[in-house]
Amino acid sequence: MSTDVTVAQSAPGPRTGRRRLVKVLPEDARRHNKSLVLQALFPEAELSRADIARMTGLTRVTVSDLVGELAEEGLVRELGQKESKRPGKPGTLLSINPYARVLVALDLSDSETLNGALVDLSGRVLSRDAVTIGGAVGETAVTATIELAQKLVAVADRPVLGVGIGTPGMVDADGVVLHAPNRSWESVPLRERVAEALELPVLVSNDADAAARAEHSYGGRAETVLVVHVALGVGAGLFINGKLVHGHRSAAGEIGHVSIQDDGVLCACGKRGCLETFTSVPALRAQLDELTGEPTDLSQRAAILSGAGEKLSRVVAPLVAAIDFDEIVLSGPLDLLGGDLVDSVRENVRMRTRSAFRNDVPVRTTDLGEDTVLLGAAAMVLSGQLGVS
Amino acid sequence: MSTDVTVAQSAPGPRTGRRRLVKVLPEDARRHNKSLVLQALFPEAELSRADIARMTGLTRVTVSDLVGELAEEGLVRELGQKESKRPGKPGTLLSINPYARVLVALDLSDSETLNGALVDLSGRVLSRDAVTIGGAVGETAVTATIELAQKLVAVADRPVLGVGIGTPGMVDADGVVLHAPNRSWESVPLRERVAEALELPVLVSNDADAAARAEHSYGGRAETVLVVHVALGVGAGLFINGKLVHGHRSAAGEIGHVSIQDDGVLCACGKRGCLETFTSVPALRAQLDELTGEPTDLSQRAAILSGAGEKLSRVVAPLVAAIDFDEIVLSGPLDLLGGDLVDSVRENVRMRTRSAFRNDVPVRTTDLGEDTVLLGAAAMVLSGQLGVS
DNA sequence: CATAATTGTTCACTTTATTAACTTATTGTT
DNA sequence: AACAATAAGTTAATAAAGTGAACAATTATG
Repeated sequence: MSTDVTVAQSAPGPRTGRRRLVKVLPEDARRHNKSLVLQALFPEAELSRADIARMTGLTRVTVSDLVGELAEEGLVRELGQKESKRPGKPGTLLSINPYARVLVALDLSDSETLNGALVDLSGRVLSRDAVTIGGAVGETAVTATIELAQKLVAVADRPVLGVGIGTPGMVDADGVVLHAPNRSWESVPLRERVAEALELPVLVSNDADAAARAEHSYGGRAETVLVVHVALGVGAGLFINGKLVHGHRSAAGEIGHVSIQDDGVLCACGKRGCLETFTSVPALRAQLDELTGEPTDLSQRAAILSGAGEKLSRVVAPLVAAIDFDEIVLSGPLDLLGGDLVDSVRENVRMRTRSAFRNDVPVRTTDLGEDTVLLGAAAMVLSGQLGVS
Repeated sequence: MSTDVTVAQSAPGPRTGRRRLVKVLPEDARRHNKSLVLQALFPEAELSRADIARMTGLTRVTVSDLVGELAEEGLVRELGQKESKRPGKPGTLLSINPYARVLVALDLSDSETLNGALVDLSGRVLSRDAVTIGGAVGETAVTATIELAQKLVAVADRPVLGVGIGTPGMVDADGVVLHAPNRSWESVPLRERVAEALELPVLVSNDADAAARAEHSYGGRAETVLVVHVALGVGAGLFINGKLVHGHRSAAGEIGHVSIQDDGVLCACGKRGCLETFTSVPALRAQLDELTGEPTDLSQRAAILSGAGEKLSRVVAPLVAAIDFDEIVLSGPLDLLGGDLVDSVRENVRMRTRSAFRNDVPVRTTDLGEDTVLLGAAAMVLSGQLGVS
């Protein structure tokens, strides 16, 4: 049996013909085990050292040692004694100290406004900030991003663990935005730029990927989840076995331009009947704006949203069959996605994939409101810097 | 940056609400590094200890130590001196000794015949065997499988590393065949049964998954690949970032019963227009058998195969967009899949997903002939026992 | 022929986790 | 109240893993 293990290491090089061979040192094993202690405590748990030892399989001695280090760093604190009805010395309860560090999280997915927040280790938003860029693109958008991050860092009254950024566009493993049309970004080394300006660890990923990570860390905590992020376009983030899927050329999740109707309307990409021409926010608003508000229009509205859901399900159903997700989550404006649309997706996916030997996959809208991408950006930092997810 | 690392460990428990926390010991790190040496040598490479040290980042001292152990186990052998034009002591060339062990590989995907082979460490088939079961199902099929494995073990003139089995049906992580209709298997603990009978390590997976693994290990060696296995049904195996995707309930890859045409013919599963009603081997043969062989029928044949490819692409295109595979491979009877069918899949996937910012994904038929599943079964053993892939 | 370069090994050392034993603290029983 | 049983957390000795420094062996080059 082999088990996946995440070990923080130096940045990987390019993938050439030969597969990369990455050594593991005892010190990497220790970093992993230290993360394990944090992971055990992460879901607001209060556990004793002995509890953690049982959960991880490490000995009490080792756990004590690891907890000692984490306590010195301020990340873990003792809460007091565990009251119990059983004989034996009562354990000392431990928990993560959510105020030990803050994270800077940026959501760049809106076209007009860049949103940012200071977030504590438990995912609570401590303060918010935003800059209006009014459609600014290119270098201007980069400096606006840096300034927003700097303002948030200035507000922090605690050590900043790092900066997480969720941005539209394709992002590679080194945090380079390969292609983001609404920002006119082509191969912009966003991670490097922000890291140089702030002298902090910076992590960048696609906004849909961030949304997926948020669901994995703060939402249903599913290990294998598909998040469909409906905004200007339609993007997907895939978490499979607890890991984000980047794809061969960092283009995973780009489902907005799958053609699902050969005689559909012409899309900006040059193809016909792309998913985005049916189910993106602009496409939906345009259709709904034509309605007047009369009684008959109510069922018209339902028909439009159901139709969009049906179109989305043509893309989602094959994914469900092929990957067997724990759940499917829709994120974006809930006034559009909730109700008829999500119901239609659920029903149509069920119709296309139902089987006597597999339960229907749950399909729901996000519970994280408008902060999905922001929380995902925060979770990136937690995962990257502390190995917690 | 975090890097995936495979570490052999004891069998995982059930996935309950809480995530599993798996410790890593220095000894696991060593097992991993030892596998790294084998991985470096696996693609028929002849390398010196110093070469391996450079490739892995381990020191020459450590590599020497690991090579020493592997040599003692007979897995690695010295070939002689490396001739070079540069100054310095010439290195001692090492290679894997493909004859150090044999593997037993079984392909149970045919309905009439169970096929098996002895395979060496380089994937060469040393001898074959088969049993005709004539549609036998249930316990009879299990004992036939065990007998075939035993016959092959009896022929082996070297230590047997393990037994790999590719079988139709859904298979869970413990090698239990949850559901295989053509064998009438429901929750059959195939791995356990064979392991008890042979007292050898046994690894079981779905036939499409095995095919995917074969492409990953012996075919294009892509890290992220979709293999569509067309046989009695249509199944898919997904390798993502070098790891097989099992899915939430071991049902990943079950794409045969995605409905792609609402008014299609009724499928055995109860839905209409399932992919299998168009593109499985029986469905294709049935359509082709109606042709007489006259000139007009030649273009009819092309139309039938192209149509089947177009249907398949409706399922594959969303997967390509969502996961950004290195390549797509079709496996199964090449007289059906080659030519018009694969061309149609390639073209239709391209039509539905093409983008200015992503190259078209290569779509091809397997190079591994009829042995895809067999070689995948062998690769499972290599991966599971030696950490080589 | 001397020098530089390269391979592979030996040795002393650091890091990591383990087992065994011990201290401390609590419950339950006589 | 005394004592046994149980459990948590710590201390100390030990085993395993990889490293750097130094060295011997071997080759090309000027």
